[in-house]
Amino acid sequence: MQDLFENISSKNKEKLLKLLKVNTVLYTKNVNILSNVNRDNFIGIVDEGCLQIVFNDYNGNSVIIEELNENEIFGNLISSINSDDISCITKSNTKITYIDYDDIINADIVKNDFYIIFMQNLLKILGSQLNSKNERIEILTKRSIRDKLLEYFKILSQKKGSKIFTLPFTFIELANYLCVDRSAMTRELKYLKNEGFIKIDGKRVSLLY
Amino acid sequence: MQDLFENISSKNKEKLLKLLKVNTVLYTKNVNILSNVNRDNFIGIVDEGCLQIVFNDYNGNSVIIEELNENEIFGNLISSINSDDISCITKSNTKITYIDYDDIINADIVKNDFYIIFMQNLLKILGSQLNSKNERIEILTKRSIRDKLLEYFKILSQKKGSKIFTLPFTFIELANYLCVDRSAMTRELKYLKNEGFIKIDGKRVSLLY
DNA sequence: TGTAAAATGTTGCAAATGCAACATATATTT
DNA sequence: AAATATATGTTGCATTTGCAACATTTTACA
Repeated sequence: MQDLFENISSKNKEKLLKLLKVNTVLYTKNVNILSNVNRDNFIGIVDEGCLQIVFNDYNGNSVIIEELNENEIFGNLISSINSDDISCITKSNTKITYIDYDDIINADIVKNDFYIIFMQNLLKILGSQLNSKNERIEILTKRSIRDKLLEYFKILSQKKGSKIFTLPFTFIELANYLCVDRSAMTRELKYLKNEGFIKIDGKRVSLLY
Repeated sequence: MQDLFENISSKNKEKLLKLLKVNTVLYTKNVNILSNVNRDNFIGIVDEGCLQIVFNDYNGNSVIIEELNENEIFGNLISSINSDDISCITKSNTKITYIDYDDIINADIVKNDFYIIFMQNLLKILGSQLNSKNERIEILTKRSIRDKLLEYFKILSQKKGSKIFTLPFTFIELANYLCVDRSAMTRELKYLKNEGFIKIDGKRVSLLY
């Protein structure tokens, strides 16, 4: 994953952090950080840990919008999620750095020559964010549970570079990520196993094709 | 929609365009521009017209990944769509400007003071791209055809600021955008009409709630 | 370590959806 | 204006999926 401060010396990084007036917060596991997020024109960077952006449907379904790991960003500068019922849940001890958009385009900061590198890094991170959104869309465009599972497995397998990989989710979460009924998903996984397409041992999945 | 050259004087814009080595191409309607897109590390900007990014499924389903209008961008710098069977179809006479990523971070260009404004504009555009991806995801996470339709209508209605709006798609395209069967969608629209939720006249939709 | 809570697995059944095969309407082209 | 292509509307039927209600297993924690 891309680092926001790549190619910036630690000295300049310190200077930059000051100019950006960053605000770093440590959270414990299973905390809803929504209250800190509920403002506009900022980005949050997951420095350590894991954060899930979850939408709670009026039907009682919860949908995992995205799962953010180290160096991934979120926030309303970049992506305003316009729903009321979004929560951001830490999945482990998580360190998050907040930056206000106004501080990113501030006149003082612009004068430094490392600013350009910073902006280029930010650009790259946004690009990879767009990539993961596209992945998500590609999964959700599949019409059947089977195709959603296979598409998601394909992506995990490609990232790992192996036919064997570990699910980053519980099966409940996986169903919420794929937006399907959990029991129907379990059934479909059983069929995929019986038909010899996959092998599953706990969260460890092997593709047999 | 955000403009990539906002707050840059026309003189500087010309200079910038030269430094970026932009390449502007005019296409007629219903042209597949894929051949020009099939390379990495570039962005394309839709200056005029409309472009649809379409994925053709092995099931024979085609899925509208996104529809890009004036000032929207696409390309592999920013969002590598990893599938083989993507096509980019112009929906009208369309003017597209291509920029290579290498030219964006080129050492010469970086020296100009308008470069920062350019980068900030690019950042904003990427942000709004992320927004539309989020919208798309929010629609696709809905589990029923009805909820997908209503979510999409809600978004169109919000954008227009009115309960009455015009679909930018044919119904065939709408079904491909929502990733549902067209006839099943027509049926659901009929139910929504009968139950008094909506009124439809051609591509003109009114929300009655 | 024992107990409660959470996760996983299973199944019958109803509802939603996709599919196919049409009819009709509208748009485009010659 | 006729002919063709494209878009829209409809319906029966098979399949998939969601839902509910469980049993079983695993995990968390008091």
